[in-house]
Amino acid sequence: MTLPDNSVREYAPGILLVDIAKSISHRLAREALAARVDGRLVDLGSSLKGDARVEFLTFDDEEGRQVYRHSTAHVMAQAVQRLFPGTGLAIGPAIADGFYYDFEPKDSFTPEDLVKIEKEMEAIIKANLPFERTELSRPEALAFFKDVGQNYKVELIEDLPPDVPLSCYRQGDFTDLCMGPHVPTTGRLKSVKLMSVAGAYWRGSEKNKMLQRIYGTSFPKKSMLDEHIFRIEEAKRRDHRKLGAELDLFSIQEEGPGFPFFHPKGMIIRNELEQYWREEHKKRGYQEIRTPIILNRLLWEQSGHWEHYRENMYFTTIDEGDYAVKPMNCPGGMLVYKSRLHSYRELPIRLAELGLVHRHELSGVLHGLMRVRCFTQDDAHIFMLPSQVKAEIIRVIDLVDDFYKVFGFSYHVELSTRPEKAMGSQETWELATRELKEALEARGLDYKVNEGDGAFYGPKIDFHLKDSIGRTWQCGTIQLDFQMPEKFDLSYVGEDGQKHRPVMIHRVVFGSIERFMGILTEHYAGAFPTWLAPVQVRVLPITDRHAGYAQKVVDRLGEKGIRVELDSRNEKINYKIREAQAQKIPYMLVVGDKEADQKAVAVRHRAKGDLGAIPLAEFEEQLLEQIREKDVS
RNA sequence: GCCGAUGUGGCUCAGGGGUAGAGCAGCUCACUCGUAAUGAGCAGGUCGUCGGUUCGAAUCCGACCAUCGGCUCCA
Repeated sequence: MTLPDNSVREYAPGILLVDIAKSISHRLAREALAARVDGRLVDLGSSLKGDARVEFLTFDDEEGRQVYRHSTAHVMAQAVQRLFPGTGLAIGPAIADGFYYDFEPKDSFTPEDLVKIEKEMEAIIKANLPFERTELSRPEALAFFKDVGQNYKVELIEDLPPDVPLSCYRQGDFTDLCMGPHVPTTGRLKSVKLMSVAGAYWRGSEKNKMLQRIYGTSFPKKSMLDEHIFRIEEAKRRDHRKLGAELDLFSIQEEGPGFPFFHPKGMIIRNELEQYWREEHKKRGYQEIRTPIILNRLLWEQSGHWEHYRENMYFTTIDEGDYAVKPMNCPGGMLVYKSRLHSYRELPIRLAELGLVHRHELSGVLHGLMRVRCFTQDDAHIFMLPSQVKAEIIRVIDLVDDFYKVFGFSYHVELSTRPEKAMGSQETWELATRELKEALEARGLDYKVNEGDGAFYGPKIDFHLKDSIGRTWQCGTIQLDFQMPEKFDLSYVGEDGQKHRPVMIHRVVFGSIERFMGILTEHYAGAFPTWLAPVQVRVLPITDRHAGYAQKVVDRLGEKGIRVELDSRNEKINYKIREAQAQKIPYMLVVGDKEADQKAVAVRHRAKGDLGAIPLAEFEEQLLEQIREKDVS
């Protein structure tokens, strides 16, 4: 057999993989969970028949982790069967950070049940039961699962192609349909934690019965589990809904579920973002427009939204006419383009719009600013000659790149291609997809392809940014749209004096300002960089005696456009600092006798702590520079 | 929309068939203080909404609303 490092070892035919692992090293024997033999994942208990490339998988390998978690899911199913006999079993795969199993219990699981199940799992792990694989024929498998009354398993088997070999895994008193592989024994599982119960539709379709899904995770070391739990806590600590309330940025009230209210401090961040956005777009040849929120039903019929998007739209009646509240900005943009004749000399025309759209989202999906029923897209529709497409896409990619860098995000790109039910000809799609690819390649960007994930009207490039705790969010997108120019009969007058159809792209950079603010809040854990911070400086006089000088400092900084506050309350300096820190204000200026005498300020930075006293003029200069540069530190 | 959980002063939470409690925040007063909580006092709630059971409901029951965790969908 050949190992990944290309070293070759000889064994008697039929040797078990476990024994090979043992012969290589104790450590490998202890850590190996499964193996890959000639590209196929197998149990360590399987034997080697002839020459093969063998790779042992541990928890450090993605597949190794999946085997580990998947085995844990089986143990959970076994525990559930023991405690709640007769519970239906659906599926139980490994997922990114753990695993789940979908059950059909007689009664819903309670949090207390989870504790019991976890206990039972520990007992199963302690018993160190071997996972035993058996291969069986389709009729045998059907007979077995019918016999034990596991109808979901029967359904799964019936849906499998008839020629695939079926396998089951048994540990102790529990057998489950499974491709495998699994860890050798239940004792290999160490730290297990059940996280939550939730409803989940059988096969993910809301038309099907809702099952009970238990989420859990497992690690080979307690310390790794603790670290995982700590990461979850960290995400909670950064939750923009919690920070949004604490920092008084926004609120969502019962009177408007999914319709956020922006408070003064939230508006400062929002306006800073929009101001930056406007500057950058102006520099890059965009013109800003604003289109109405309510438009006649006929427009939505023309655009196809009436047909394709109606269930997400809000409607109203004006003078007995039917109107809709816009869920997208494009139709409005089309009308602006069409409002007069265009020459090929004008193209590309870049019409940008910070457009407020409303969408009826299901009540159960609303989530702070991340998932709302009205939001502002930083939209733009670019109308071009076919020959301009590639260069224009590169310009948009550059724009997105510049934006994300300012916030300290790294990102990756995905290209989505033609979906099953798409409009337009195969050739147009191929051409468009090629243009997007060429633009990405010209720009030297790596990208992942999502086959069939494009919009029905065209392929798209999506930007997935990565926040400071490693989560990814889809924000920017560039979509080539062949439908709208067609449906709205857009045209420009070409060199030949004839009418031609322009090409259109639709793009956003932030995506939604609301969601982007939510992401920023979590990314920075509420400590916004100075240029965005609602309050940039708070001046803290030590005693009443220093209030006069403190006020002068506030006035002077305020005149320079710095957002500055005075905390003249009759409190100790420690108390004032504590509050300013809690509000994550970038700079606290402590002023007492010394500072007043020397026209200085004692600077405390929220993260760097006490930086000592410097002349006020010097502080002001440094601060303005930092704001101008949009310094993220 | 569906499954499950939750809903008590601005916030965090206790209590629980006999009519509501703490800490923090707020206000007032005293202290005049040098880098993360000075002390004292005061005020603040139709216990999510509506209905039912009961002599009596914040407490038990039901419906609805909202929130949280998921599913599905998505910027």
